[in-house]
Amino acid sequence: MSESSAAVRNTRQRSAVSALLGEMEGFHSAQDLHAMLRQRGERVGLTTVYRTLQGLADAGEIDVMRPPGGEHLYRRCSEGHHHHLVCRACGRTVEVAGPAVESWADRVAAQHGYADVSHTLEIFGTCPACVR
Amino acid sequence: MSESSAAVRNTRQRSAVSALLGEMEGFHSAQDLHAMLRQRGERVGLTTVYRTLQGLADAGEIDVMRPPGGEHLYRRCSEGHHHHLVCRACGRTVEVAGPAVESWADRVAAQHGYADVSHTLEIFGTCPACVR
DNA sequence: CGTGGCAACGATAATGATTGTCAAAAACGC
DNA sequence: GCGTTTTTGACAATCATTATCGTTGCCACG
Repeated sequence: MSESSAAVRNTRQRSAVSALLGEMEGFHSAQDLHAMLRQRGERVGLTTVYRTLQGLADAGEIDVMRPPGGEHLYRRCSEGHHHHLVCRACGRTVEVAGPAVESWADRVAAQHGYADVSHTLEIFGTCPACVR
Repeated sequence: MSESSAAVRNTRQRSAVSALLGEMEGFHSAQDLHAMLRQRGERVGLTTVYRTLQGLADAGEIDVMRPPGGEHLYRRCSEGHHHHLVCRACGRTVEVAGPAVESWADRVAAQHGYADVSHTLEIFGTCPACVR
């Protein structure tokens, strides 16, 4: 039990989940992803999918969204901090960056003496295709 | 059967929930509120608490927050649209208004052709008292 | 004041996503 | 290769929320 704590091992399952996320567009639930892996013939347990997704989320490699409705949705996103504009009807998602919002949030929090600030922001709407 | 569709009836339970929310500070889960009503001797079913809270939320009279962790939290808030700055440690909450954010969200959504726009924003941090 | 329709209530069961458990399997360092 | 340690994965447990459905109480009208 040295202090090396390498910890993260490279397993087939982890690669499979990561690879799948790399190909997917849009958000998908853990159970969705699990079903897709199964269809591909990958042998992965649901528990492992959840664990892997949590790990990736902690590492900042994927984004998590909690839409009203209960399921957590995961997506591989561009690296930096950003937010999402999601269509209520079809789920089409656009990544949006809002530096002004970031700084506003930090400023507001600082004014109230809050430290170690983070925030979540989701925008919902109906996309052009679904409006008609 | 006129077109009035009054619909909303004035019941003891609805008043109790609304009154309780009026006295409470901060956010509370549906189950919390239900337990409190029970302690007071009010005879209210858990189902009704959920229904009432949803109704109030739809009517815009209370705010709903979905913190990471699963429970929905409800709170009576000031009327207009606003957001919350929440302490991770003690839960202390500050209401913040950000007109700039609202217009930014609308603008971004409009740029992408999205209609009927809404958004959710929560800011998390550690409040001054908990920093020490 | 009495009555009937209809929405609200509420106990219980159902749902369904997520998390915990723990023995067995696989991966990494040597 | 070998041992150790992490990881896996099937299953059960948890737990908030939602659906169900017979009963109750509100409200309006006669």
